[in-house]
Amino acid sequence: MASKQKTSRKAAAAAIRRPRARAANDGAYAGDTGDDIGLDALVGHAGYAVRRFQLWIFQDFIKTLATVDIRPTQYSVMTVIGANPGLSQMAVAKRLGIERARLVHLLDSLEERDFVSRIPSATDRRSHALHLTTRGKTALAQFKRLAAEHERHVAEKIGKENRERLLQILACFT
Amino acid sequence: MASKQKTSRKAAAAAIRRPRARAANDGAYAGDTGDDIGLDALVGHAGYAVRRFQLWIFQDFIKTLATVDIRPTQYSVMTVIGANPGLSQMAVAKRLGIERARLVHLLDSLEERDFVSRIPSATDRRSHALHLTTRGKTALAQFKRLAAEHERHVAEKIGKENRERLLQILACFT
DNA sequence: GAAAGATTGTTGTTGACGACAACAATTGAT
DNA sequence: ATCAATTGTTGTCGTCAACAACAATCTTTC
Repeated sequence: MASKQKTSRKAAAAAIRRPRARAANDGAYAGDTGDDIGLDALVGHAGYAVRRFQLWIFQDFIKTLATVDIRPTQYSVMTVIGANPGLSQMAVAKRLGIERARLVHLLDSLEERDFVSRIPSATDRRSHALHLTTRGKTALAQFKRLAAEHERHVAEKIGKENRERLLQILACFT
Repeated sequence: MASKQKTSRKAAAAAIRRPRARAANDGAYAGDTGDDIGLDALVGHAGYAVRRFQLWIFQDFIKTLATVDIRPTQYSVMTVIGANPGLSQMAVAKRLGIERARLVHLLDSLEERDFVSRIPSATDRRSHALHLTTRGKTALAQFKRLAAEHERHVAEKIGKENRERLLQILACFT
């Protein structure tokens, strides 16, 4: 359809496009399968590689933990609370590098599912002491088993040694 | 404020929370600065490290290319088109791992700024042959210089050798 | 050559997520 | 006692991935 199917604001822009004056190899690549396309400067950019990897790894995490319906961020929150009971929301947010505004909704959903409880702090009436419920503790144990399975997928994908090398390189960010 | 400031749906949930029965070390961590908080199982998860790293690297990219107002995804699109003139939108989307629905808006903005032009394909009236405009070509050259500067920031952060090791490990995703 | 199915660009919606700005309650410092 | 800082919360905005639908067009099949 190209410019024909534009209906509203695109119609004007489409009219401007010169239908002539095409350069070099037009249509030559049009039927490409997606492979054998050069990335030029993109190869050699850490950000691009990391983005693609992060996409893959999150999709695998979500898929592996789909049965328990837990997303990576939720898992990280429960893990930190489980390892450090009584933390305030501010402390958790700072530690995980997420905003406290975002943590509010995360905890809302986790509290609705009875995994986490906000207990009024004894020393500071502004803050909550975060704890895992008994249900949350047993649930987290299962999450960790599934997460370990996901981690094995990663090792299969990039290699066992490469995975550990990666963790070592990026340790300064955790 | 804790449970006091809840107004609507949270008021009911707040009433349920037992203000007693707090376990272990309550308030002990409440004043933590954010450091010295154990991550437990989170350390050793590739996904967590990658997420933090990706966040850092994208922020640095955006900051480094703030003067030209180019985001990572826009840069990747222009780079691929520059290296492979005449590609269709489908081919670009497949190659970069972004959806063609998303690429539509990306190209809209790049076309508005006169960096990219959609030329009707000679062989397939459905598709567009994507090209950089002359303005887009000179602009991309500058973007690449700034991107190289960003890449130096990455090398400073994780080390020159580690960066290359990282690129090698994640090469299978690019 | 016509019908059926696949592809391409487009529009729209949904939800997760990061960033920011306000606000009330509370704490801490002066 | 007053003023600044902190904590949780609410809201908005923009980015992004994932889907679903659609019209135009190509390709395949009979």
